[in-house]
Amino acid sequence: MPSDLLDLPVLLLSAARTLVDRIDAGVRARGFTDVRPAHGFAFARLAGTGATVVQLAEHLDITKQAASQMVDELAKKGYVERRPHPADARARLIVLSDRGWACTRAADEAADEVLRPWATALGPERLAALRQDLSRLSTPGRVRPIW
Amino acid sequence: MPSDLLDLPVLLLSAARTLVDRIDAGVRARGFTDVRPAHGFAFARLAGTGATVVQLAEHLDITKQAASQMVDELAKKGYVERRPHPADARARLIVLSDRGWACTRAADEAADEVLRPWATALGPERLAALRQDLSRLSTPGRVRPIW
DNA sequence: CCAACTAGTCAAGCTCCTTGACCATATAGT
DNA sequence: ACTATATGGTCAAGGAGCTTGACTAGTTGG
Repeated sequence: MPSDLLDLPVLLLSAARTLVDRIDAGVRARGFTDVRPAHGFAFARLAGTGATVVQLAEHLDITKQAASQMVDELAKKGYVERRPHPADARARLIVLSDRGWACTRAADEAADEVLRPWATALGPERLAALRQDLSRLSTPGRVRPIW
Repeated sequence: MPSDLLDLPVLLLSAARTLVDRIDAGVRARGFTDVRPAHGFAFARLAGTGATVVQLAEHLDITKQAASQMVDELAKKGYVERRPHPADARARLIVLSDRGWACTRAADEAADEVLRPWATALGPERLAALRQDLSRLSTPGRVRPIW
């Protein structure tokens, strides 16, 4: 049925929001009450070896000025540190602090807590199908909503 | 694999954003350049018999003041009209104008254009499975992103 | 070794949302 | 009926988070 297709955007958005809401709630419940979901996407990029402000801006799909402001805020709250970049004196390497890592672990726990029962209810084969079908639809890299 | 689960939020968000982006582009291509995706969700609620400002606010998960401002903007642009409510002299019934209906049809066309090739690639059985799996995850009603 | 480019920040402004206050109308309790 | 409370809507002020524009410090290629 053609007109049935029109409920898919709503379904997709609703699922995405529910997921983000619940993970955010789990992070708050673990004591990190001064972070927004958007910070989680920043942490995901900074985990590992860190990133520059410009790289972070690209990942979040915001201007470098906005990314710089976010780093300011996260640094003030103790989640990240600005370090000199080892290979470029203009740049700074933004890395997670201990608190930043702790928050990242809390987010992973919260996400797992939300996703596991749902994933087991689906079963592995449907989960794989879902993954494939979703990736067929999505342009990778852009996470930030624009509406 | 447990840690595989963590890519699902990103996948879901990425798919949702791609969808909204493309539908929005289709709406613009059809000549409606002064509306945002959020307005589409408002139109969806107003289609049919219309709604009050408070009902619209609940649907969009914003305050009634914000909904009132949005109605102001949409009325100024000619997409909606404020009419006296037939059963409550305090309330106003917000309804789509001709232009509002035209924009809604354009959005439906754009959505269909985006979704149809994807849906046919998936096939009906996987589409049904996807729908079911997504609805299992989502809390209905809230569409607006919060991050 | 200089011209063009890139990393980052400062400053100002804008958009969309919020909180708080208020009026008009509706509804319930006595 | 009449008052108390609740509800629909708007006005006003303010704030969070983003943008654009301008600038400095450092890098890179001809």
